[in-house]
Parts: sequence; structure tokens; C-alpha cells
Amino acid sequence: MPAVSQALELENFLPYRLSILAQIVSESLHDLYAGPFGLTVTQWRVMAALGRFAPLTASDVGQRIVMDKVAVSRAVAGLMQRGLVERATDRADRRRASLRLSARGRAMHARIVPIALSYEARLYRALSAEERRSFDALTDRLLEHAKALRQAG
Amino acid sequence: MPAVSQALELENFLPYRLSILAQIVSESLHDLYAGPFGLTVTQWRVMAALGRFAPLTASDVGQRIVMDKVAVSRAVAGLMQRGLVERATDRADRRRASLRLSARGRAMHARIVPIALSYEARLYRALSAEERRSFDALTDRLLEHAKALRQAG
DNA sequence: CCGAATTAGTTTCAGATGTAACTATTATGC
DNA sequence: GCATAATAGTTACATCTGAAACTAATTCGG
Repeated sequence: MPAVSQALELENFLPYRLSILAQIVSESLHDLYAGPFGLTVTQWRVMAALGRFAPLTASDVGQRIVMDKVAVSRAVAGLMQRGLVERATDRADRRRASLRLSARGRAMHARIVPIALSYEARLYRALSAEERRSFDALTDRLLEHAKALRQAG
Repeated sequence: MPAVSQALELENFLPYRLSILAQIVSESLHDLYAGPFGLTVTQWRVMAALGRFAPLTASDVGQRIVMDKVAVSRAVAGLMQRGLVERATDRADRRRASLRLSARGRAMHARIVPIALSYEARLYRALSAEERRSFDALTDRLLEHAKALRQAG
């Protein structure tokens, strides 16, 4: 059984490698929609969530896209100012408000989705179909395990 | 040949999944050293780079850890204020300054490295040895490909 | 019912970050 | 040599982000 290496080689250190990979992918994608559509990453994620699951409350959105309520609130404020999202206060519980894309929001969403999927497809070309399935399964396992570790401390 | 799906399922969308995984891992690790040692993520990365490769100039650090020079400058300023990093201006080229950990910095580094490696080891327990090798290789390929795509536009 | 505790969401403040402008120093071209 | 360009690093400004305080509405316990 090999001892744990005592040297930390940043370039081989898993948390660091994941961070770099996620950052470059996220930035590359952002470059594709930020210019034409003027959205931040969080705004786009809110739109993506609403495009698929609307209507959602702000809390629902936060759960879907793993974003705290402050971030959601700010993203929604920006999207509403631009008329991309509509809010309707729940009559039964006036603390809640259900959110959905406006017609304009749906139009923009429909234009961005193919761009995003196309980028994903190009990225996946680095892997064979089998490697892709394997990678997806391994990231799933890592994610679940990372969540469990965080709970356990 | 299947057509590209027209629906964007955020929870299966690779850029999004990578982002979530990297975020939870980075936060979990940060929780382990931020409390006891009061370092930001960028400060810790600078220390990790200097702990392994010192002396380095600020530019060298930035290249090693993929961080722009402004971020490095700020992290180094904070680390120097706390006496964790020492700077020596290069005599031959007085624009440059070589950085290295101070004795205090080395002591802190030596205490954090095992914590970081232990977290990584626990995280990797989600995978078998072979899966781990496979995952590392696939992330490498994805990273290189993502870089190439960014160049190409 | 009524006050305390919860919940949804927003605002505030302080810290972090990116871009661009700036200083200081060195290299280059004529 | 000297003006110009390039390089190392810092500062300034505007934006973004997270934590905590706050408002408004609802639920719960007695």
C-alpha cells in the first residue's frame, strides 16, 4: 500500500484540475452568448431552468441550478428589467411568486440553446462515445461523493 | 446518427455539471483551510505554487496556476502583509521580483499540504484505481480540447 | 385568535474580481 | 544614443458575490 505522497503537485491535484477545466469551459461558453445576448452566467442559468421547467418560484430555481436565493433574486431582477422573465404573485401565498420566460425570453432561449448544445457537442468530440459515457458516470459518482463528504465534514 | 437533442437539460449539460462539481470540491477544500489559516483560494494557490517551485516571479506564479497578474499581485500583497511570503527585487532586471515562502509561510504550507492531500484521497475513494486513472486521462483530454476550441473560436 | 417562529424574497455592506489605465524599468529600431 | 515599444507589476474603477440583516407573509403553539 503506497503512502500518500507528501508533495502537493498542483497540476495533478484533482480539486485544482477540476477548477481549471470548469473555468475554461464556462468561460468559453459564456463568450458565445454574452456578446450577442448580454447575459451573465447566472442569468443564463436561470433562463435555462425556466425554459425547461417553468413556472418555478425563485426558490425552485435556486434548487434546480444550485444557486443561493440572493443570486437568483439578482439575476431575476436583471431579467425582468429586460422583459425576459415575468413574475406572478401567488394568490394563495403572497410570499411566493411564480416565474416564467416572457415571449421575448422564450425567443432568446430558443436562440441560445442550439449554441450551447453545439458547444457541448464540440467539446465532447475530445472523447469517444464510450469514453463520454464513462466520463459522465465518473463525474456523477464524484459529485455524489463530494456532496456526501461535505455533509460528513 | 442521432440528431442533436433540441432540449437543453441543464442537469445533464456538461459545462454545467463540471461547474457544479468543481464548485463543491473547491468549497469543501476551502472550508478545511480557510478557518484555521485564513487564506483565500487564490492565496492558497499562490502558496502552493511557491511551496513547490520557489523562487518564482509573480508572472511565473500566474502561469503556473492560470491566474492573471492582477490576481497574483493582490494575493501576494495579502500574503506579504501576513509575513508568509518574501519578495526580493532582481538586481539585473529591477522590474522583476522573485517570490518565496518565508519560514512562517513554509510552516503553514507544511500544515496545509497533508490536509489537502487527505481531502483529495477521500474524494478519490469514489473511484477504483483504474477508474481514477481513466478519469484523470479523460479530464486531461477534455482540458486540452477545450483550450484548442477556445483558440479556434 | 395572538405572539413567536418560519419561510420567501430583497437590500445592504464588505470583500473579491476583471478590465483598463498607470508607473517603472528594460529592450528594440533607427 | 534616443525615441518607441514592450514587459513587470500596481492601482483605480466598476461590477460581482456572499453573508447577514431586513421586510413581508404565513404557519404554528398554546
